[in-house]
Amino acid sequence: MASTYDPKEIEAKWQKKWEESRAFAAEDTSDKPKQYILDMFPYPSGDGLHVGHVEGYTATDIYSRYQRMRGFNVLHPMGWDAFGLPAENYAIKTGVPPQETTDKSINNFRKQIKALGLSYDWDREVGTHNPDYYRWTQWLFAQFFEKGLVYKKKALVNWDPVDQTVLANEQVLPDGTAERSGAKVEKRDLEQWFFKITDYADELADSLDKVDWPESTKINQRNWIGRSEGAQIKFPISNSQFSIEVFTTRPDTLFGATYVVLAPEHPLVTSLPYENKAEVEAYVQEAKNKSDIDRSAEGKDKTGVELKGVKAINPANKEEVPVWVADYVLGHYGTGAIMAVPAHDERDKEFAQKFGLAVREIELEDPKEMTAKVGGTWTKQYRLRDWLVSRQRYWGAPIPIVYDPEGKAHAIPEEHLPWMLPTDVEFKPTGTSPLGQSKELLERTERIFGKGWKPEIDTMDTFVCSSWYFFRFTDPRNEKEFASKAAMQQWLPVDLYVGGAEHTVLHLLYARFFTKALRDLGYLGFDEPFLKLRHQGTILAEDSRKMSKRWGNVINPDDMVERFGADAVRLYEMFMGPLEAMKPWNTNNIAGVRRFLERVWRLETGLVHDIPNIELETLVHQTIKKVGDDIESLKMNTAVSALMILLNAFEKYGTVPLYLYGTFLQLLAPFAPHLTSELVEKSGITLADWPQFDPSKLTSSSIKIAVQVNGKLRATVTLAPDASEDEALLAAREAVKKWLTGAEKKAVYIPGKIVSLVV
RNA sequence: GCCGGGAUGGCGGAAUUGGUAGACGCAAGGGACUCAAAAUCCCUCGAUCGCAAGGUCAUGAGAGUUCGAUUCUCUCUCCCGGCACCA
Repeated sequence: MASTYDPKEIEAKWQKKWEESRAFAAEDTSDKPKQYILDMFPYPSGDGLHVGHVEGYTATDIYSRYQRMRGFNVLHPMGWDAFGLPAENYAIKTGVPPQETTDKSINNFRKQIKALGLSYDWDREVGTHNPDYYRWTQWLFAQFFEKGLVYKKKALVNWDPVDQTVLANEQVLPDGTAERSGAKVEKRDLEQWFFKITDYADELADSLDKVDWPESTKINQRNWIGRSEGAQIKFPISNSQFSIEVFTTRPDTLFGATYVVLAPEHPLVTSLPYENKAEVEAYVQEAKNKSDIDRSAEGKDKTGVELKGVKAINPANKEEVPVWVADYVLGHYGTGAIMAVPAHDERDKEFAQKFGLAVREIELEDPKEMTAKVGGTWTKQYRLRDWLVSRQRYWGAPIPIVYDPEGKAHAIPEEHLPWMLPTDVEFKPTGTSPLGQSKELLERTERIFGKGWKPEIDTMDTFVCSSWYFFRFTDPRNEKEFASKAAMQQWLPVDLYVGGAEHTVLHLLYARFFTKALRDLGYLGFDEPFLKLRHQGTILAEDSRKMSKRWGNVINPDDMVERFGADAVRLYEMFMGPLEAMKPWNTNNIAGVRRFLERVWRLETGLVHDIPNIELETLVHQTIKKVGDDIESLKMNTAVSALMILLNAFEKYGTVPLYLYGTFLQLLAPFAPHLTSELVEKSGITLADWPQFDPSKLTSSSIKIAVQVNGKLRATVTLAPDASEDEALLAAREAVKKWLTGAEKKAVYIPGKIVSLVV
């Protein structure tokens, strides 16, 4: 082949062909077995695609192309998680409406993704900001509302003073700053909409056992749900009808409970008959002004106040113990009250030492027996709290609720959906939703529902939109349902899901909640949406720091495609290392895989009349097995390496027989689809499905065996793979004669691997 | 503090899960081709001793189990992720 490898030309050519032939359209009716292979859909940011996106998308693309070659009917869709703050913040700065910015970014993303030759079914593209999508987000909200899975309550919530909105607990970092804006989160008492995710806490923790996910991701989710088992035990108050119910995981230490502590928020703090009212009220007020983070940041310096004149009775030994209020006890966990066992709990011990309370060493009891003896109940508690979904921002799906003149909330009936996001608003945040300024929204509400009716003006957390998009991909143009039962039956659950590990507790937990809730509403017949999950690791800059505009070390995938071609970029990102690992970018290495592709392009092929080269044939069969196994376990780095080894062998051999060449192109096709398509066309070979290996051709006629003497490698011998122990030992002893200085004490032969002699 | 996961040449990484450590690639050095350069091709490439054959050491540190340990066990150091006054 005299022509030079010109990726620009051949990539454009094949991308056009694929697009025109709708080469990757999933078949809704097919006899073939299905595979639903999904990427976490991106937020279409103005910065464009990131090399990290490319890594995950290439991995699933290789997997998808491989499964198609194996005869599967593959659903591999792409869409846009398009609502969100960056576009809105940009609108505040520039006045350009978010719709415009978002669509522009989407067009850019789509173009970038297509330039990589990723095999998505573009007929199924969805964007969460489109009315024909958010109509169903709203419909689902309304369904949940009717079934009691959505409720409104006044609560102390996280307020982001920069983005001017409330946030879910999951969006606040451990240091008390907002995940998105970095602002220090404040507490506000506001009336907000919540999804009752806690109804599913137990199942969300338990059914993780059913899925093939990274163990660490499962553990992180279980930690977030934070189930703990223990007892609820009543401590009656002396001379009164009251009793304090505590939650403890250690009922075995009940004899050591020397005082009881109520959280400042506990209802009994206002009703118990204690003497120091003023002092207690002042303390409670002070605690209320602190955020959870302040309460824990102050750490071990514990504060509290005793309820004077009130005593609780330890039900185990009938002892009267003091009752305190202290903010180290949290109102929203357990019963908001604890029995303090200073001898067995560090926190109680510090508190007892500070305030001079009794510390008593005791013998432990059996926890369940003790619980039963004192009439307690064995229960479970969760750290997980309900999911706050209201946002006081513009660029999101409007919450489909209207209020009647009495202020009662009603779900907007289906015939009025989509409940359109109004456009007659200013984007500047004022602490209440921009939708509140819309005349059109108010008029629309009164026109449809009547005078005095008012619209809800908050929008939904964007995580609501992304909690069900994988359902929509199965039936994206359905105007009657969020997806038909038949389509969901055909495609779901998702067989492989790939995305960043940063979504461990947010998106993945919410999507699982939606799945379980919709199952219980009768729409689905399965429990878990994502059967197999893998994460792609962060790609660092060439200087091993995080890529950031601030450091000026961001690698733009477009530049790389321009310089090296899409096939080289794809192959390089796969060759970098394990998918899940954090690894630095290296532009020299991408030049290396480009060299590999050039060598493939130049490979000499022809009809070879010699008898087949057995060694080469063996290597081809080994490579078929290796590449297939590696793709299935997403070890693309070692698959690429195996292909390189095969190419090296081909070059050494000389003119490559066409039948072996065709197999090689098939193996390379999922990784470098443009180059291989072009070479297949040029060479005039016809390719069938994914090649099969012949198990009888996997081992060569002779193998090298290591020989150790006293644990040290001394020689290698060449043997038949099925050599007997006697043959092997004979050959080994001969090879290491000079090391066998005394009587042989032991001989070990592991066929195919090693001979170990001890003297 | 608790729970996960890591640490292998100058660099990215490989090692069939206890069986020849460093595959594959990058970088580097030497050579061929060329007037020259690029591209391409060939050779070397963990450290150390040796002219060589070959020896010795070596997978974060230290111990242990084993004929044999990057892999298993224990202790420690550092890095990454999650949780953290959740009773």
